[in-house]
Amino acid sequence: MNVRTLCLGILSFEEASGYEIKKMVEDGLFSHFIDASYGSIYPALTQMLKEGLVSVRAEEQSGKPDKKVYAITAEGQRALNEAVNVEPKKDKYKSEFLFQMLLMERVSPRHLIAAYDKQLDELRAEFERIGTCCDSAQEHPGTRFVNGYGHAVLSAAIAYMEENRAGLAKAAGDSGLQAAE
Amino acid sequence: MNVRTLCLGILSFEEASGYEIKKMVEDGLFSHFIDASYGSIYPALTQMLKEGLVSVRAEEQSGKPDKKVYAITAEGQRALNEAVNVEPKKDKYKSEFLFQMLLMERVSPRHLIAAYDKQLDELRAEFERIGTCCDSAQEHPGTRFVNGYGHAVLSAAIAYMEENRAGLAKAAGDSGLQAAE
DNA sequence: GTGAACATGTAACAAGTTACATGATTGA
DNA sequence: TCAATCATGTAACTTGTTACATGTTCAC
Repeated sequence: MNVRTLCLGILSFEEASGYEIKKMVEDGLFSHFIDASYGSIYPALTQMLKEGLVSVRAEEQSGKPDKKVYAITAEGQRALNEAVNVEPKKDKYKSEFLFQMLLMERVSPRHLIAAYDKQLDELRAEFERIGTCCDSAQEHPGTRFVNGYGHAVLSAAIAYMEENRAGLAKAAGDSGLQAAE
Repeated sequence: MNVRTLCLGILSFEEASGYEIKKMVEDGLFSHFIDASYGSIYPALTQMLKEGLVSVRAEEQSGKPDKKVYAITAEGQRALNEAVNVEPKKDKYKSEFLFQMLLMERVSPRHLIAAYDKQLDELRAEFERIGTCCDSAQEHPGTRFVNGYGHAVLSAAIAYMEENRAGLAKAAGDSGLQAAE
């Protein structure tokens, strides 16, 4: 799936500017299984506008710069339906954190514990993010399913990380004797 | 993290050929949080050989083509230690499946259920993969931690998917009336 | 007056994937 | 003999990121 389809999908929920789309993939509903930067979102919107998949409307804002609000068109709806009615590619999960944990003997206790706590913080932040948007979308089945999935997976990850926090500090202390600082 | 570091990390466990490294990231210990193709592994090994981070040895095999077995050198060990003693980047999880679920009203029941069952199969396969390599590496703390993490997260995902399988079939049937087939 | 958030956009660059190219051996 | 697995490698291509470029308004 590409950034184009992602933008169409977001716009099918509500109209938004490029900036707002970025915010949504960063810390909204979509954040935990999707990614996109300004450098890919803006060109995608411009291109889709040319192709008639989205429309724009300039919106003046008091106290803020103007924004271009994009909306999905009928043709965009068709394109989105087509893009979504395919066999999805396999999930991809990349974790430098787990790679570091795998090689923990090589990591200094300081780095290891910092990485561990940072990871836990991120998982908790993501978990809370889901909690906050969950209520407002209770009735929408897609949102409910995805939030429930995230909730299940994240709470399992957090629980595991919390259970093993103490043991890690010990292991880090032990292996730290050989690790490069 | 790049493919170079990934290869060094794998070679720090045991020597291997490019082909074997690919197998490991495909369905070994590393498969669930890492990715790499031949097109990136082979060039990385060649380059690191030039730089002295790995060494090669040609191994003749009866009944199979010869292979080039790579091993990490002392300099490679240093490079790996350095690469691993940094703040890890945030995890990245990309899921077309969850994107499809989010937009489930647009997906035909046929596609939706196929995608769902495929996802469940993949999660189960990954879960079993962990189970099989778990025993042999019981004592290694890094392996144990990572396997435990995968175990916790995957069983939560599988449980959630199984719980919601029946409800989905119903929802798919309902929304299928409007969805494009 | 300075940093943060809001807002849009481009171009160079990085990184890795896909497809191509080749070839041995085994088992059905 | 044909598909599958083992085995290595390259080059074109995709895709998206990072960094750059610019400008507003608000709050401290």
